[in-house]
Amino acid sequence: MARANTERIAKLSDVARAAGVSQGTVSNVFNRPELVREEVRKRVLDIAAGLGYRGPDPRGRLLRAGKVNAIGIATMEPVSYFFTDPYAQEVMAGISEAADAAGAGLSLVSAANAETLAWNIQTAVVDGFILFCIEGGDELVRLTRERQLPFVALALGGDDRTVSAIGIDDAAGARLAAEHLAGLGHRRFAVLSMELDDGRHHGRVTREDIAEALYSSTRERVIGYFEGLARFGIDVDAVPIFETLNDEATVRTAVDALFAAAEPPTALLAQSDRMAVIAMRALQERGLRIPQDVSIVGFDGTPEGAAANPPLTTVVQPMREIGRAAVAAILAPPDGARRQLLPLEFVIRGSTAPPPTGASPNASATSR
Amino acid sequence: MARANTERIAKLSDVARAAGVSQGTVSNVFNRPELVREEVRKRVLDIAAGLGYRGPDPRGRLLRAGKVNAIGIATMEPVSYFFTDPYAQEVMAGISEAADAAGAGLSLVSAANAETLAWNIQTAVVDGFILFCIEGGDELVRLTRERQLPFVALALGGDDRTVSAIGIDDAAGARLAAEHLAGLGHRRFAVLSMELDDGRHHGRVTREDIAEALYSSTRERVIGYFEGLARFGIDVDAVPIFETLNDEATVRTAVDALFAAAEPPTALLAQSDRMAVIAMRALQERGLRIPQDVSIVGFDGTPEGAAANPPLTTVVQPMREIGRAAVAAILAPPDGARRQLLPLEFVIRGSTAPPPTGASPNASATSR
DNA sequence: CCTGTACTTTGAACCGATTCAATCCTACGC
DNA sequence: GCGTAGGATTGAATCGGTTCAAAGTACAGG
Repeated sequence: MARANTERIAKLSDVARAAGVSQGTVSNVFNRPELVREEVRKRVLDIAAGLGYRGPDPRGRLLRAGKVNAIGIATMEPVSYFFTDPYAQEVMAGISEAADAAGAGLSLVSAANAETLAWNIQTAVVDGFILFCIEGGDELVRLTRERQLPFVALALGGDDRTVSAIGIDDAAGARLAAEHLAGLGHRRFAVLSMELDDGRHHGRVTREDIAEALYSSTRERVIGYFEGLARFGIDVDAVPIFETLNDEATVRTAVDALFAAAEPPTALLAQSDRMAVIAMRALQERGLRIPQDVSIVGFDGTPEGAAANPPLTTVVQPMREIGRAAVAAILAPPDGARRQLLPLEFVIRGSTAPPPTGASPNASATSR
Repeated sequence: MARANTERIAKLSDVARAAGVSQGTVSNVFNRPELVREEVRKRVLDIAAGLGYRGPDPRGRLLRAGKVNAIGIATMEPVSYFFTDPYAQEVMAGISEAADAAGAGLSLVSAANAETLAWNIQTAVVDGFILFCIEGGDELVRLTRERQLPFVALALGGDDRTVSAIGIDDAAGARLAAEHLAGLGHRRFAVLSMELDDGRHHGRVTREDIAEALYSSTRERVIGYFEGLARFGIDVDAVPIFETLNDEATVRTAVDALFAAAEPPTALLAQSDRMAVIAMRALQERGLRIPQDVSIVGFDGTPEGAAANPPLTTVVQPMREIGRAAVAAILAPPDGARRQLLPLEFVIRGSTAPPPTGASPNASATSR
C-alpha cells in the first residue's frame, strides 16, 4: 500500500530471474518469439506482465543495435521555424513523406543559442542529419561534421566540394525573374533581399555589401537579378536593394522607404514568396494595384504565394523533391560528397504585368 | 593508405588507454572539464583528436543518464500532417517554442500503418509523448500507455479520467458559432463536418450517425451547433450535415450537393477553418458572394482563415497555448491524470452577415 | 615533522539490452 | 542400446558511457 516511489520499473534481467530463465531467452521472447518454446514463452510473458514489464527499453537496445532509424533535421533558426515558414513547411512535407515511406523517424534539432545547438547536435540520437542552412550554414556544417554521421546540407552556398548538398541554381532562377519583368517593359526596379549575414546590415544595402554577403542564396539571387536586368540594358547600379528579415516589420519598412521616393519602382524583385506576399499587402494598403501599378515576383513557390491575391508570379523550387532527395541521401549515403542541383521552374501568375503607361517620365528609354 | 573499413571509430576507453588515464577522467574532460587539471585535459584532448574521437557517443550516455531531453509527438496521421495542416502547424509552433525554451528536442512519431506505429512508439527515445488525437485517439492512447512514460493527449474526446488531456470545450465553441449566425437572422443552415470515424461514412450523414460518431470533436461540435440553433427555434432535424475529409475534393463535393438543392442554405457551419476556406473558394467560383449571399463560420482560428478573402469569422482555439501547456505537462508531469480545458474565443470577421433579404420565401418565420 | 584541507584521479559498478558460440535435451534411425 | 541431428537454452561478452566513493597529492599552517 505504501506506494514507495523507490519501485523502479522492472527490467529484462528482473524478468529473467523471476521466470528462472536466462536473459537471452527473455530477449528472444520479445524479439524473436519463434525461437522460444511455446510453453516457456507464455510463462515469461505472464511473469513479465505481472512485473509490469512492457518490453525492452529502447535505450538498451540502441546501444547494442547501432541503427537508430531516425533522421535529425537541424537549423540555426528557432525550432518553430519548421512550422511557421512556408518554405520550410514544404520541404519538411517532402522529407516526412520520404521518411515515412522508409519507416524512419524525424528529430528536430535546433536551439536558441549556438552553444546549446552544438550540444543538441552532439547528443541527438539519429543516423544522420539534414541541415537547413538558411542562416549560418557554414557554422552548422562545422558543428555537424564533428558528429561524424552522414549529413546533407540544404540551401548551402559556397562551393565546398567536401560536403554533400542539395539545392537549386539561385542565380539562374533570379535571372528568369528579372528577364520576365524587364521583358514586360519595366525599367524601374527594386530588390527585396533576405539577410546578408548575421544581422549586421539593415534596410538599404549597397552592391558591395551584397558582394560580400555571407549567405550565398541572398548573394546569388541578387547576382542573377542583375545579370538578367543587364541583358536589357538596365543600369543595375541604380537599382535599390533593401535587406529584410523576411518578416512583416522589415518588409514594410522597406516598402515604405521605396515608395516614399520621388520615382518609386514599377517592379519588385522579392527573394522569397513570403516577402512578396507581405509587400503586396503593404502596397495594396497604400492604394496601389497589383499588377496594374506595381508588378512583383517572388521566389520559392510556396502555397502561400499561389493563394495570395493576386496569385504570385514566382520562381518555384521543387521543395518536396528537395526534401525527398535529402532523405535518400541520408538513408543511402553516397560514397563521396555530392552536390545536386534540382531544376526550378518559372511560373507566371497574376502579380506581374506591363508597367503603367506614362509611368516613366524620365526613364532612360532604352529601346523596346 | 589501405583504407580498411574495419577501422572502427575510437571510443572513450580507447582514448583513456592511449592517454594513460582512467575512463572516468576522459569522461570528465568532456563533460566537466573544470574538474580536470589543465595539463591533463590538454593531453587527453590532443590524444582524442589524434584518434579521431569527437566526444562521447550519445547512446552510451543515454543509458546511464536516464533523461533523454526530447519529447515525442505522435499521431496516426502521416508525418506530413504536422507540416501541412494549419491547425497542427500552429499547435506545433507553440510546442516548439516551449520545447526550445526548455532546451528539449522534438521527435516526430507516426507511421503509415498501425503496426509500424506501435513499434515506433515503443522504440522512440523520448521522455514523454504528446498525442495528436485527431483520429484514432483511443488506439493511440492505448499504444502509448504501454510505454509507461508521461503523456498528454490533445483533442482527445471521451471522458476517460485516467488520461491527461488538454483541449477546448468543442460544444461551447460550436454553440457560439451557431448563435452568431442565427442571431444575424439566418434560418437555413448546413453543417460541414469533419470525419466521424475511420472513413466508414461519406457525404451526407444523419443525426444518428453523428450521435454514434467515434471522433468526439466532430460529435461535440455538431451537438453544440444544434444546441445553439435550437435556442432560436430552428428545426435542427432539417439541417443537412455533410461529412468531409477536410480536403479540397470532399468539401467541394459537399458544397456542390448543398447548392444544387432548391433551397440552398444561407449559412454554413464549418468544423474547421480549412474547410471553410475551401468552401468559400468553391462558393465564389459559383458566383456567390460572401457574406452577402452566403455566410460562413469556421473553427480553429488558423492564420489561413484570417488571411482568407474575406477574412473568416471563426471560433478560435488558443493553439499556441495548447502546445505550450502540453510541453509543460510532459516536462513536469502532474501527479495524477489531469484534464485541462483552455478558453476559446469567438472572432467575428468578414465572412458573416445577415442573410440576403427575401431569400427565405418559405422560411418557418420564427419570430425575431 | 605532522595534520588538515582542497584538489585530482582512479576503479569498478552500473545502465538495459543483444548476440552467439557452446551446451543441453529429445527424439529418431539403425 | 547407441550415435546424432537439430531445436531450445544458457553464459558471458559487449555496446559506450557515467558516477561516486575512495585513494592520491600538494601545500599551508601549527
